[in-house]
Amino acid sequence: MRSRKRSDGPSQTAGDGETAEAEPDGGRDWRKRRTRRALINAALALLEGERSFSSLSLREVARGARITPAAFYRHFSGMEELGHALIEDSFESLHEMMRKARAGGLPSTRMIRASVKVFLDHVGAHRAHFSFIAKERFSGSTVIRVAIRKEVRLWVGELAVDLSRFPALGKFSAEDLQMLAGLMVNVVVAASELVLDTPPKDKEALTRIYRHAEKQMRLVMLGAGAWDSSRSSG
Amino acid sequence: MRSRKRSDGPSQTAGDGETAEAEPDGGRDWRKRRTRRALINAALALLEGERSFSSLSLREVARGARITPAAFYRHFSGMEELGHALIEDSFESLHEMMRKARAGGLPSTRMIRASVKVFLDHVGAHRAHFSFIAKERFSGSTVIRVAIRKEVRLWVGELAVDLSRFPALGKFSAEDLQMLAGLMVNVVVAASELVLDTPPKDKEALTRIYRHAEKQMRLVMLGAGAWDSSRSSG
DNA sequence: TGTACATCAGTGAACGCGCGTTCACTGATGTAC
DNA sequence: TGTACATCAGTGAACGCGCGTTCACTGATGTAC
Repeated sequence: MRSRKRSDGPSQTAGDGETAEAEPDGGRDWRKRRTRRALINAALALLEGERSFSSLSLREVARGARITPAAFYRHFSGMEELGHALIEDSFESLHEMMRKARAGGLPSTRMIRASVKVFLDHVGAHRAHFSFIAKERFSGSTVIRVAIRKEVRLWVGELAVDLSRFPALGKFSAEDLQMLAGLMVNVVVAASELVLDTPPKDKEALTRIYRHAEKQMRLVMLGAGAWDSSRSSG
Repeated sequence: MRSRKRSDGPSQTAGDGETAEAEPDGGRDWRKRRTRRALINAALALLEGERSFSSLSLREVARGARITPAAFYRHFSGMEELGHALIEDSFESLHEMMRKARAGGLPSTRMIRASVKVFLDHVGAHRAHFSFIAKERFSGSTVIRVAIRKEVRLWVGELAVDLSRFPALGKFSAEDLQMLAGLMVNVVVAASELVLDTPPKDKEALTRIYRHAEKQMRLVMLGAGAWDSSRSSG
């Protein structure tokens, strides 16, 4: 790449998508961030198949990013640090989706289908990220599992807050809202895992998974409607 | 005919000295089966921690069973075949539990607590087996994932049949019974995964997990009570 | 402005190590007579 | 019954390979003056 010198000073760009170069500098900083991205993307690409993170080798990832193994260490202290970067990258995608979904309005009975679709579409559109999360959720090293669990708990908590604003759920105690949110997250997580195991082209199978999850969600909502927190402690 | 030994667990290594006496044979066949067991147990022992199956080496498993790497091939053609043996071994444990649970009676509202407890106690008592299943369910090689998925589908199917005999669920279509069974399995599977990440001594945390799962199950049952299959296709 | 020096992302060779697999072998167990 | 031979689970050495990590290095980019 030729360097396009723009003396805007040292660029301090924070946002970066996969191809974002709204402010390409061509400088040393920019090149470094670019290689870091290449490493993360190389790892995600390797993980999109049936490989698990713990089975990836440092050399393999470096190869995928077209740098020598030694250069890997200019970006991460080792594979574990790369793992953390992958978690961050993956959940950023999830948070973004949550933000969008929340902007669309609170879940209600008639919104179940739409919510399930939004979420599962997002999973299908970010297979590598969610495939990584699904695999490492139980298989990863302790630190990685703990990091994922923390993010999931945060997510459940956010959903519980959203639900609390929903008048029909006024009967729910704070604890029971967490329980309900956990159940709803279970439903979409289980469906996500099926989505990840279905080829994107198999629309029919995907539709079946969507409908299944939607039904489960609706049944859960029916249960929530009949729930009475004051009786739930026995 | 299976020889029933008291301590069937994976903590056992192939130490000799006190061999069980009269019942077994001591012959070549018996010794071979014994070493095969030692290999399976060694693998399960290694998997009980945070290791995943794909990260195990053949030499490591052989070492755990106190045989040379070359002798491994007298029992399995390679690690993948050992993986299948592990699946068989793990689900045998699950089927046994299902048989016992079914003998206890069909699930009913008042039986929710007992059912959840029976299942989660079983998981806690067979950590190595269920830890293996939980990890490989999404992380394993395709053949192993497919084998696990098949077993889970069977399990959901069995549960659906059990549920169909339950008068209060007369309103359910066959498809919706599968959906409900899937949801119930989701609840206990999610809880199992929490159980596996909790030290067995932390009774308080375990109780919290049990109560949480029980509540979710009860909410699902409430939803089932209000469900109407004839309206569910829209 | 140009020059001299500093920084540092990436290189390529080297190392010791554990891996999967093969091979000829050993010696206890099993069997035919 | 004893003897001679067959079977085969397990041994131990050997192989080539990819691994993680280290090291001195290169050369483009950045900066001080």
